[in-house]
Amino acid sequence: MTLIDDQNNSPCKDNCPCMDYCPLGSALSLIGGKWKIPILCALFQDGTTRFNELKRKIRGITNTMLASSLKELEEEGLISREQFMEMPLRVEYSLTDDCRDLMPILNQLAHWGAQVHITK
Amino acid sequence: MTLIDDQNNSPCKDNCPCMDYCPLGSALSLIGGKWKIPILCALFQDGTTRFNELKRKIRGITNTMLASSLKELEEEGLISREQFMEMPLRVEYSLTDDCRDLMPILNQLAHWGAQVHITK
DNA sequence: CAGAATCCGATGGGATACTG
DNA sequence: CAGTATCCCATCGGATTCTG
Repeated sequence: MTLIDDQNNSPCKDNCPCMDYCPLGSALSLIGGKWKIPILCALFQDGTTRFNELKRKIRGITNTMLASSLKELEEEGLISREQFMEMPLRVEYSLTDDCRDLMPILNQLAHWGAQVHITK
Repeated sequence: MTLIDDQNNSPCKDNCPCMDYCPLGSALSLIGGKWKIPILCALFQDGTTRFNELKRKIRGITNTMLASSLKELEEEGLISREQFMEMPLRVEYSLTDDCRDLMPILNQLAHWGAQVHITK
């Protein structure tokens, strides 16, 4: 496993670029794809949310993509799914604690993105 | 433009998920793709580096992908390219200041990635 | 309501060969 | 040495339809 270097603040260390296991690459892959960030942002801002409510809020997303993205995020441990045995069916999604730890970092990334954007 | 919310530490704000301009999405797109992180890590750790030297260090990358990734990174303002009119040709790549600002954030992301990895 | 199934086009990335 | 040009394939994402 490629360790993280706190000495020089490099994302990885030693034999980086990431020849075996790269924690940075794996972290980025968790939030990759077209719709995961919008989903996480929606859940972070509004808290627990139902499927169709998410679909309304995230403009342009289809059933297929919302369902598959939610399933991936759940498998990755970033969101949790709770299903209520009612009729009509109700399913609620929310962020996990792991994902809540991630949000401040993404916020810094957003700040950086806004910064480099205006300087060009 | 979607502003950044420092109050609740959300990556974006208001009408997020990111309907018009999303600084987080744009930041992530800058470092997306298969080879950009390895390239940035290599340049961060070893400093100014030549084309073929990068190719040797980043195992598995092809001429095509290295060249296109470097070109994109340069257009995005993350690396700078300096060409020396010698024979044989010499071209050196290095990180820009903008990109150096990014590395500590990526380091946090790597830490987070390592953390969630071991807890599962 | 909350999805799954299917199909299909676009994009990303690799292999190989060539060039100033 | 530092790339380009071509071709090819796999994966991603969208549209549509269907279901417990």
